[in-house]
Amino acid sequence: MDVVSPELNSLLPDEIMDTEAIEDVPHSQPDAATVESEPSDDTSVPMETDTPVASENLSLCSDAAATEPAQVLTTSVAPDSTLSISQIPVSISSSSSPLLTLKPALATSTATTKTTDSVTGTVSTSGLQKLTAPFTISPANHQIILNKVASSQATEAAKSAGTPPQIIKQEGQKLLVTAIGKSGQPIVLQLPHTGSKPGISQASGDTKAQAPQFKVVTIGGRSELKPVVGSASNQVTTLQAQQLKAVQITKKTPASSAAPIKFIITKTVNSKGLSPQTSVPPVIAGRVLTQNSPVMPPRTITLSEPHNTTIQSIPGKKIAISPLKSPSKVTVVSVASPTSNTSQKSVALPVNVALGQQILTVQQSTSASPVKVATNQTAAQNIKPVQSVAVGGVGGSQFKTIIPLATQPNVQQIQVPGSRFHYVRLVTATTASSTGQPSGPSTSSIQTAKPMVVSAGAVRMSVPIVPAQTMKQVAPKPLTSAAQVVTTTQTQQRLIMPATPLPQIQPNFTNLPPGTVLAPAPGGGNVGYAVVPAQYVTQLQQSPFVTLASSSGFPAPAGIQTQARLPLNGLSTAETTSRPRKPCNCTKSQCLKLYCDCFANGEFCNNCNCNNCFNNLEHETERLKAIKTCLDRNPEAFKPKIGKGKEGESDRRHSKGCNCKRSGCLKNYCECYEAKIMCSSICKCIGCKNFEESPERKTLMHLADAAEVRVQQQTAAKTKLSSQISDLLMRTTPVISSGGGRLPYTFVTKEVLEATCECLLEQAKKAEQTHQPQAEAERMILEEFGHCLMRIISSAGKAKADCASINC
DNA sequence: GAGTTTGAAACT
DNA sequence: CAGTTTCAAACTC
Repeated sequence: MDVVSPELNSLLPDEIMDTEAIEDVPHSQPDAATVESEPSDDTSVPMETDTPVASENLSLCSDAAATEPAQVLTTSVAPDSTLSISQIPVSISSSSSPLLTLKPALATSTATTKTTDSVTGTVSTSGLQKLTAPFTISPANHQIILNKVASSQATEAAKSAGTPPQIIKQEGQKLLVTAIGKSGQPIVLQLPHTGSKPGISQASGDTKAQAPQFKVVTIGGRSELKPVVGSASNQVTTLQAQQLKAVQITKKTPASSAAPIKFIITKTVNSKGLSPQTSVPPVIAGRVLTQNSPVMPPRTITLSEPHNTTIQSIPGKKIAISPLKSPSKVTVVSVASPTSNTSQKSVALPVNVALGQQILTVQQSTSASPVKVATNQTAAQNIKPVQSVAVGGVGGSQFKTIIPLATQPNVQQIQVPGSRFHYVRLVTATTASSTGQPSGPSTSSIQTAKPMVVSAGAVRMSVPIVPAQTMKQVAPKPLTSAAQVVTTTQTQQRLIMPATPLPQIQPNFTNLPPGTVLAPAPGGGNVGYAVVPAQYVTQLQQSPFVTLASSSGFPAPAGIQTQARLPLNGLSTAETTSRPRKPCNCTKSQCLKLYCDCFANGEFCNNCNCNNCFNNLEHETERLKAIKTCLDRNPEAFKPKIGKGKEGESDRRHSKGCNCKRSGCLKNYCECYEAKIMCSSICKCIGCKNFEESPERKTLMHLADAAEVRVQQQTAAKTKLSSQISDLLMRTTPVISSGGGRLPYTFVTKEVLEATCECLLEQAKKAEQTHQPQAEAERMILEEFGHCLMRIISSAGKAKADCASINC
């Protein structure tokens, strides 16, 4: 699971995740491929980082793409497919502070893709306004052309915000994607002139038309930073108060011929004009990193990989995303360097990434931007193969996301049960969000929460991420540390239910499951809502944290942090997490009714035994309808049934009360009993025995306690026995080689046995020859046997001593 | 594991 | 709101 911490989000410039004008965001973007050119004064739309992901995208999972996922970002593209924007969710956000944002799921087929295929789509560039630009991906020449439609509107927002207008010349900006695939030809992402015609995918040849500024996108692990970067920086020098942001997707260099991919996007961005005091010390995972001075010397982010070490000396902001090649891990490293307005600085991030890990590195040089480093890793998650088909049309492929985050971004981890992907969604939300966890200390200054207007379609990024089985996080360390373990602290946990373009459906937000967060539908442009059940984050967090270790023996993190968990149904987060929910077995309800515990708890089905399950992101529409239906029927439907009583936590009681008739409320049929609470006056049960003084209940409790004690004892006994057995094996097994702990019986070899028998026979013969009585003969034989045993034992002891001496 | 029981949810 | 049906979990064998 790949998650970008809120701190990381905060690091990212506002232009990416600006959510101020969410309300004004029109929800009309049915066709992502359609290029939109909005008026320059339209500042309503924050960055659109998420391209619409229609369900049709499932078809995109071509064999070629699945087997050899394109490494550009996260979306696999069929070799011969022409993709719409929804299919190639690459978003470039350029606004008042032109931040180049790559949609998490940009994909190009690699080995098997046809070289002649090109993919067209739109790239939305937005700061305070949403701008979309068509782009063309041409695998043949490995060029991605981004046509920026409107670039100057962003300045309006900056002006309104009191920030200096953006001077960036976005015309002709190019994104150079270098070293993609085998050919090594750069992919050029071009932001054409403002006047250029939007909406039409341009041929790759157009990329050379203008290039006042370059955005360098390097794909391929082996690729080196192109000179273009230098030119880009040079270009930046002419732009005052601009910051250079680079998005780098680094792919671990495979030993095979598979094309290593690095994706480096460098873009000049205006400094937001934030006051210096707003700068936040470097933070990793919500922790404040040591910051020497407000003005730090230029630093370099270094991402060390087993075979490829990329040193980013490019000043500015950089986002490095590891290639998709890595099967199961995604690492997100966000680095931001606190800098003054006048200087562009980069932060060295000596983070070594273990083999197979993917790294997303975000470096910011914005003076106002807090410096943060966050790293997340995720491993593949076990998911039903059947359900693994294509969320977002990329079944079998892996998603990655570069998550550009606004000043008040919220990263939402979305676990898609039944899907191989994890989603990360960025939604804006108010700081008053009940479910939001307090951000790290360093991020407080940037917690300029803006009221989230759900209906407006908050900025969101939905990124199916590498199949994550375990989410790994490492503890933050100062940037100066040679060996760094960075931990992403999930400061805000939000849950997003599968969103669907159903603007007409607006569930009762106040009654959504705890921790629920609404967000725009993933593919619906600005329509629909993404409602994430509270469990979602918890499910993600249940995954063990993994150390981000370098290939060069990067030390494991000594301290592993666990993320805060959302309370569920009145139970503490620890309870909910320590006791995984049982998988449901729904057969007819499609897991879209409250019969289904998963659905009722606001969870996606995960590892369940249900049939025809719709409780997943693949059926967002149905699920959202079902949620609405349930809320219409009972606004309290998703509220915890077991709430705290007025007197306090000890007085937990069922919100509705049970209605038992036969169970006496002493079986798990009774919801009160199941919740281990007494029935109350609001219960309508008959023959209730679930009250404090009930002898039956006491008996049951005693029995239950006794049973529990027995279970514990048995468990302890088993553990002890197992330990003893293993200990015994440990003692005896290695002895053979060393002889140190060899037991005497091991010396009773065949030869020894034969010799012993001969001795005994000899003794028997001797007794017979001397005509000893039988009793005496037996005595003699037994005596001889004793002697033999003594010799064996003596020999064993001697051998042991000898061996010990030899070892010494 | 199959069948039964149970009560909440859904439906009328 | 009450009665009935549906449903999935709990339970029993």
